[in-house]
Amino acid sequence: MGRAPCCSKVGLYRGPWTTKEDTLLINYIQAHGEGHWRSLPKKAGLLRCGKSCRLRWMNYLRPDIKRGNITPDEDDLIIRLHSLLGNRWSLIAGRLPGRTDNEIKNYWNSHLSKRLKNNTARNKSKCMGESAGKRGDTKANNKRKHKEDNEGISSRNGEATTKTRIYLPRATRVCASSVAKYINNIQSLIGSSSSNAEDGDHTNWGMSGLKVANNGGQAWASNNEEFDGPISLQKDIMLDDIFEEYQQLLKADDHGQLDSFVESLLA
DNA sequence: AATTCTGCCAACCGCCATCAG
DNA sequence: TCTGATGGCGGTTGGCAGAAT
Repeated sequence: MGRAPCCSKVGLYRGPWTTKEDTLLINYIQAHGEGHWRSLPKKAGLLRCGKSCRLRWMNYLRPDIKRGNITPDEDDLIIRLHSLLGNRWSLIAGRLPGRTDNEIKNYWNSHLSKRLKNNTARNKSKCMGESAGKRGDTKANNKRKHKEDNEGISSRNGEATTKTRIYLPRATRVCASSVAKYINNIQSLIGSSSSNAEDGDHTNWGMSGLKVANNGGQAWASNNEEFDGPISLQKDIMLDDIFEEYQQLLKADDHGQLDSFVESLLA
């Protein structure tokens, strides 16, 4: 039994947005805020699917979006985060203020995956004396290649950027509950001093000293003594700490610990 | 100058987790 | 507990512009 589409496609516009539609959407969101995407188009006077409105807002119209070229710093960060997180574009985008997941995904597919592939090809040809791949692919082939690149890039990426094996977590949504599970995994991995985090408890975990609380089923995390808010608000802090911890394990060259750490990410 | 090829990117699609009734 | 609605995500497509032939 297939799910009903998010909205009726009958009589709705598709394709590129006009400036008039953009204006309507911006005006509506400025007046009423984001959310309720399903009913938004009707209220805003748009003949668009709610999903389409959301996407347009998120990827293009939001005032905090940074337009323009990806800087070398951002470029580097994307590569490192991708080696850590895999194709979790929204998480990667969360570390790059003003950049959208779509933009990063496009940037990866059109620039970075190619560059890393070339690096790998160079490395390989050095070792095996083989020439790099030929040109002249059709567009269809290129589009097919996108998929292959995405599927195979992880290990190549790993090869190209670091000697250490990089594990790619399966693409799963990060939500409070899964983060809480993840935290539990980390806690058991690190063997933190207070493993019995009952309601209201909080505990230090990992080398980063991140504090975690399990408060009535809702996970909270903070770098400080005080808990600042729910986990969703702390995603950036979490990622910083996860990344830092990962780097420290890399530096320590403790592969057993590193493997466990990454496996816990996969869990 | 015309045609074909290639790369880029905005937008769409389908799936999945979560929420609400 | 179940079910449908919703929001969010990653993968993919299609069209346009510029480069190459």
